[in-house]
Amino acid sequence: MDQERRAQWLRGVLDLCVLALLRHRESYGYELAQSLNAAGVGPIQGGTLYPVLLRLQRTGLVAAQWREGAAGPARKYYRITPVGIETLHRTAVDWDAFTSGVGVILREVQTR
Amino acid sequence: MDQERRAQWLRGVLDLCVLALLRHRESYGYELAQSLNAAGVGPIQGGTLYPVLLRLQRTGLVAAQWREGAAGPARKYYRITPVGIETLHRTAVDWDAFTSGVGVILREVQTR
DNA sequence: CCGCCCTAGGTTGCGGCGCAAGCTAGATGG
DNA sequence: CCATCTAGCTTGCGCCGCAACCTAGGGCGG
Repeated sequence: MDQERRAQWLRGVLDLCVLALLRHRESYGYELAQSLNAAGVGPIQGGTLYPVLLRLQRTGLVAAQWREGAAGPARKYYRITPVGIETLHRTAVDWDAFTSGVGVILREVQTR
Repeated sequence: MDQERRAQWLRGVLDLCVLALLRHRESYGYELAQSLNAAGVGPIQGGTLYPVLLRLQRTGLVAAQWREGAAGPARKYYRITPVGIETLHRTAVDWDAFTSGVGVILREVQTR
């Protein structure tokens, strides 16, 4: 897949994906990057993910907490807030509406 | 819907939508803007659409032709090229894969 | 005749954000 | 002792939608 275009597509969805991953269980940056990659979103660079997490934290959609790891460096665990959950739900609905709108236009182009 | 976020989403999909609209029938900027709005993608500003059309023209995905209108200013008609059709098909498949990947992550968030 | 609105095209500057590249620092292993 | 992995963070670049603004033709009301 065209890498440059995927970057465009990630814009404005990546924070949603992070929120969705934090929906049920808290996590930290490094693990989130692995989860996103495993989910097929693609490899997310540190320089991409950490600013996202900082933005989410500053806007109050997630709460962060430093925790000492048994091995390795300390981890910064992120937990979704009620505001984050509400935002996630609302925006996910918008995303669905948008993609279905685009889908209507692109529909006959491909063999689904 | 959050306007800022919709702008992010439009990024990297708008040119695809334009190509898809030109798939069967040539058109011009102003009409394309109305078609996009009618299709539910949202109102597209001139300062957004015309640079898109120029990019598509420069990269050879569409061909342009000035034509005198019976009334009003002259129109610049755009027609999709074979390269444009091929690009449209290929990228539409990628888009489908990407949205379905994101969908997996967001799935349980909403009531579909 | 002048002002206003619609059509139709275009340019410019701003801002958001993913990314490449580079940094610190702890633990592990050759 | 240095390489590698884990874990976090910062900086500069580039893309692109958007607001704002401009040109220009035609129709209509005052």
